Amino acid sequence: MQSIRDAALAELRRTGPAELSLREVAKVAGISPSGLYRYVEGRDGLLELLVSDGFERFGKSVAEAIAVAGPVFADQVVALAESYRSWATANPEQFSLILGSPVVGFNPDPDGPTGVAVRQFGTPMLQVILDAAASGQLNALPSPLAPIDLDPAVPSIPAGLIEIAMRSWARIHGMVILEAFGHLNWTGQDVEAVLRSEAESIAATFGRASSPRGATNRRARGTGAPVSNAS
Amino acid sequence: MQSIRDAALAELRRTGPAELSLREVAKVAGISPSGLYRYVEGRDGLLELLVSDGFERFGKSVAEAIAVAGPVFADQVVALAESYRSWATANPEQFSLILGSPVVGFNPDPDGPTGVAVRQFGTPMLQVILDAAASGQLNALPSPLAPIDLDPAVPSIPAGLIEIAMRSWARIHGMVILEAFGHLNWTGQDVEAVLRSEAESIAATFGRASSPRGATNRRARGTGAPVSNAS
DNA sequence: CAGAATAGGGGAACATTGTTCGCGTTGCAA
DNA sequence: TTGCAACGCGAACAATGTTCCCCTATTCTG
Repeated sequence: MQSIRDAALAELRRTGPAELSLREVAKVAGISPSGLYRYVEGRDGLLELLVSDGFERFGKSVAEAIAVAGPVFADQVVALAESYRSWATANPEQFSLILGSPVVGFNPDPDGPTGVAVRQFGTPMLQVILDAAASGQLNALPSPLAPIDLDPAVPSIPAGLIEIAMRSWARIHGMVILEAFGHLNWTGQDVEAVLRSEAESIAATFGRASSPRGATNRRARGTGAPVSNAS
Repeated sequence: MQSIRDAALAELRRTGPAELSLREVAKVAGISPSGLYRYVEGRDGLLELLVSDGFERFGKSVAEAIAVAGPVFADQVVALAESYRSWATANPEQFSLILGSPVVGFNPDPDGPTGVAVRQFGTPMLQVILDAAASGQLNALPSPLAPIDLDPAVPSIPAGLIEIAMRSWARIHGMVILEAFGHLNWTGQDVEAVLRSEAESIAATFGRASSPRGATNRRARGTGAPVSNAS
């Protein structure tokens, strides 16, 4: 079963999502095409395997980067952006598979492995916003606070925080996906540097300035507000 | 030839990019599968047809919206964002085809129909930045002005303006593509409203405040700096 | 311990796809 | 009339996803 996942990943990296051949995966895994159906529900099952695996590894990579960034909101945003881009450029096919064009007939049920992987992927990024809000590192919320129920397991989240999360995510994701799909080649710019300044701009937009003296960049580490106890 | 394009578009909207069948397109176009090869270089040729057509229509739609927005930078940015999202949500399959996951073996030559359509798509959006800079509606450029040669036909563009264009585009594109691919469903938010506030934030980030009295929103029309003569 | 049930795996077959080849037909120009 | 080019079609081929049936171990049950 693990060998199937490995073979599928290897084939994905070799040919891309559209050309992924079930027969080739079977050959690499050392099994017959029909034998694959004992473990995986056809070609769509193979793709679902890769999707859930991708969300899991992507989420884990980003979560670790956030964890080591420390308690300061701005540092966490920069770490999030850099690790987001780093994983996307290191795993372009899988990034394209999980966050690129959606396959039309593919709607994973929320309780399946893909559904839980997606939530595990989004939670750490949302947590950055929640922690910053809890520790008073955010500006006044621009929107009314009508809470929404995101998940029955977690308490409601104010809509203003959701909006901040959306706008922050979109800014990072937009830059990364444009680069990953080759739409920034014409610029000739250092996308990593641009993304870093964009991340600092995100922190400046939504965060309360932590170092009142410094003008723009150099921010002392460890001087931020205390972090909440959430994981 | 036009009927082939129409049939391909209809099939694309019916099934999506991955399942687009050359044989079905031929059937809809009233021709035999092999007969299609007289006009189109196989399946990849069909996709290229749809890609270039998409860039052309998308670019035209956005350019018109910018044109009617008037000379004020902030108004142009809002119009750009709204028309961008509007076209993407109205043509999800084609948007996914042209700006979603790239096909691995598909590298259109810059002089082909796709190449010119891509440039026609990007030019009006870049022109918004150039016009604003020429009419003094932009803040001081944050980056050194080492110019880059984007296209031998047009004069060099300062790198600082390129960076502004990248960051503005990424913010709009990120929000739109996240929504188009269904990754914002969980938020339960009005994405159009969020995108509008994001567009206003973009204008505030890079633009010089035009109405010194108003705090955030209400901006008088027609009071901006004069616009340049560029198309 | 004998027998049955079950999981794991394989081969043949089928429908469908993209693609090529060669054969006709039509229209036009020399 | 004769050539020629464009247009179109059907047959054929390789490759794909998928299903069906068969075979072999292993394991559970009486």
